[in-house]
Amino acid sequence: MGKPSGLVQGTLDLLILKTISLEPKHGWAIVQRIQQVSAEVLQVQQGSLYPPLHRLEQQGWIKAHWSETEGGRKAKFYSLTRAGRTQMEKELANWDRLSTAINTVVQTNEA
Amino acid sequence: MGKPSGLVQGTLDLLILKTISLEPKHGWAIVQRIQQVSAEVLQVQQGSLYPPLHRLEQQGWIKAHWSETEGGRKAKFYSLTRAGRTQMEKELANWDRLSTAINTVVQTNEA
DNA sequence: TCTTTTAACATAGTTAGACTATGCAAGTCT
DNA sequence: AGACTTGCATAGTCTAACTATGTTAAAAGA
Repeated sequence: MGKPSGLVQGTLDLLILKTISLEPKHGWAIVQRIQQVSAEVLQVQQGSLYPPLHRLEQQGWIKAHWSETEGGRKAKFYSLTRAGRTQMEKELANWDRLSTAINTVVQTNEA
Repeated sequence: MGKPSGLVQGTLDLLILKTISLEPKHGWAIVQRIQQVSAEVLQVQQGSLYPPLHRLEQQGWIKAHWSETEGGRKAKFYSLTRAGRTQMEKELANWDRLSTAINTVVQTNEA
């Protein structure tokens, strides 16, 4: 039924871009950060992560290189490209525009 | 490319419920109100409207009756049921929860 | 009067972005 | 040795938008 789903559809790209804009991270850590910063409200499933990650890379907005985590494991670290930063800003502006509009509609009490 | 799509996926039900909670409206007018109140930011396509409308009716959250518009045309007017109001409040709370979480993530500048 | 536009409802088929389920590999912990 | 955690990845499903299309009737315009 109305499962209080863990994401708002269409916002994952933005969340990813923002997260790695602060510092390069590997997939696993990206998910961790999104969940932690959102106080566990946003839940990103494993299977939901890699497809967008690969797509963003192919679009040239992020790039990957293999490296090591603090724990000494190898992992694929993603960082934002120049174009990616522009894209992030565009998506952020769009999110603001839309979420503001939605808030206006749900808060307006005139028919 | 990144078409600045006219909706945030998953929010249409809420927008519909809210709109008819203020006063019963027919489908066409629901779309008009959403677009007007949002200053044309939110764009609901014709084909996107009726499926959710029928689904919401089947779930018992809204109910329909044929009547006439101001212009003298017959149209199906939808109004909110008791259960629908509860549902609207639930979806509104969920939207607040999620959109707030997203805003936190995109505004937080600590990795 | 004829035609076009607008209001209004509706369905079929497609696409996109999430989901679940599953699998592999390597390191840690008991 | 076995279980759990970290970490990457794909295949298949589901849902909610989208586009395209069709119908009916009234209004507006030629």
